[in-house]
Amino acid sequence: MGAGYDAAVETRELRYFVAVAEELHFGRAAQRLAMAQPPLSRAIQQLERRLGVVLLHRTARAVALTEAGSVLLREARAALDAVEAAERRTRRAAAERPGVVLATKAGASSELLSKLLDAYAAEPGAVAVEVMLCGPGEQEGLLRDGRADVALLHRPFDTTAGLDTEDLHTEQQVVVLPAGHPLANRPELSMAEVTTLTDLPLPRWPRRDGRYPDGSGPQVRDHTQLFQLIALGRACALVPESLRANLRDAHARVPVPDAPAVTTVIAWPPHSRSQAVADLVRTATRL
Amino acid sequence: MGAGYDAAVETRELRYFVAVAEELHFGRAAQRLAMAQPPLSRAIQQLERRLGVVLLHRTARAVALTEAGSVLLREARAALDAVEAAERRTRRAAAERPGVVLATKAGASSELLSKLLDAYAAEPGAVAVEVMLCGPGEQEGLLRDGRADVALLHRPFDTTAGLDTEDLHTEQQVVVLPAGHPLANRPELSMAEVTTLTDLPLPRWPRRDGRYPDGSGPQVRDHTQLFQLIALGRACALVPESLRANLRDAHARVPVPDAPAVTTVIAWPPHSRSQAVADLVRTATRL
DNA sequence: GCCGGTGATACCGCACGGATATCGGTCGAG
DNA sequence: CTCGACCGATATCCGTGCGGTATCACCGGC
Repeated sequence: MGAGYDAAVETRELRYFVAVAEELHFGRAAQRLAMAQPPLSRAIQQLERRLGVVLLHRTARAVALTEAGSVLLREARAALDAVEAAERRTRRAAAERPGVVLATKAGASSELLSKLLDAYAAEPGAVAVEVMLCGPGEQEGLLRDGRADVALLHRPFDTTAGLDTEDLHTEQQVVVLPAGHPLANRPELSMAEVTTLTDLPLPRWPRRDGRYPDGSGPQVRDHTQLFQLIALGRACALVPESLRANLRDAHARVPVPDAPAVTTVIAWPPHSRSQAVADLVRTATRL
Repeated sequence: MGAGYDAAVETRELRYFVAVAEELHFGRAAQRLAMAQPPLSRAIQQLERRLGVVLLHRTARAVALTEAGSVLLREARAALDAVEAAERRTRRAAAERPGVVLATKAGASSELLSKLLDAYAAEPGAVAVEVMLCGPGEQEGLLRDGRADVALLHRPFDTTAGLDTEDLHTEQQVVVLPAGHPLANRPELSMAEVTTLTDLPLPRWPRRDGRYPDGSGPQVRDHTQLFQLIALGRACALVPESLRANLRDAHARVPVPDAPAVTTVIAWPPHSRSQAVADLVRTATRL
């Protein structure tokens, strides 16, 4: 049939396309790929011919994604993640002492986590658990590309799309204020009151791409930074109640009953067949 | 550095490995791949060297998967599905009239489905919906490799692992008997009674690999076959109550209150960004 | 107008993927 | 015990395809 080429898309082509789609510049993309620009242009053309689809609009001054191109960008990233995951998980499966990698947000749920690790270690057939601390929103990617086997997430902050999960624990949120703040002794506050505190802005967390949303609050990367800012009287923050372990004398906390509850979930890639992950999940749900 | 090869795994290699791992025979795998055996052997060796992992145990008489090999088999299938999905979804995104493909089990929930299609068609911005009828358990694969955009599944029969879902409707199950059966007039039956009916065996459905579990019941592939067998007095079956639309005079149905309830869910791939899928889901949840 | 910048084209060389021929080891038949 | 069938590995050759260099064509701007 027309254009009946061998339809096999190779990961190399997907990597090339992702580089170009992210840079929107053939020269820089080629540089990033450690190759020259002409073969890159040719490879993209070949990919377009093979798919029968225009992926990029080129003007001599700029490169832009077409509708189909942005679909491929998203899909190609997922596909490349899956290939990388295959590689990593295979290597790990062949390792002397396989072990299991657990990803969790740095500084969160240390209480739950240590209980889980202790309980799992006591299980028969337990393997070594490597704990991987990471920033907010990173966990999903880690699970998807095989760098982690299982993760602790916090709904509704983290997205659990595409993962299997089991709820572990639900808790209310509290607002953390500097110790001397006028509202620090209130028995509770409402969301409306918290968001309209003009003297203490809520912080801005990085999005998945590492950039910060627009706004006026201070930019924070982890809870240590956050709590320091609060102690200095430069911010306040809405956090799950269990973070009280991280607080010091310089902090006060006030419950916010109408803030959305936070659920800690244990998550793993959907087709995981690892005994260790299954045991870990079972242990966690029994805590 | 030692073994510092370019670590890029290509889909070609994954395809080769999957063929060999499925056939457990280099000759047949090569035949299936329309190539000669020696380059296939070499490619697998190269893959093993690159991963630094033994994937297959070869004796001159048989080929067997190692532990790591079976991990790679599963992961490689997922990765190849993701690549295929990228290809298909990109092509579809570039199509003149994109449309959306909805997969559903043949013969199930026709009532709910037609209501959904009608309601969605009335929405502003609705696109054409192509309905894809498929056998039990096929839907997950269709969503994963991009042949379908959205599906209707039935928990607990279908697995929803790795998909985003929204519950639509929960219903009880009934047992369908031949019209003249002694139990046909009972107001209800228990699971224990149904499973011990010696004169009317429960049918066997194919598993995901297309093979049937061991057992004595008749093998069925779809509901038409099933209901015909029941009408002939050769089987009985436990089905969701909404299938009554498919029944004829030759059938009788008796509620089974202690059978697990069946939930119809609408499911879509986790990172779907399609407006049409989102609209379809929203419409479905409002029914 | 010229110049800087960018993607496409032309052409070349080599590495890698695939084919054929053959080997080596193992199991089963007699 | 020997021979033959079977199967994967090795050796070797060839052609394609990928990547590199040089250059062109096009657009915008000071």
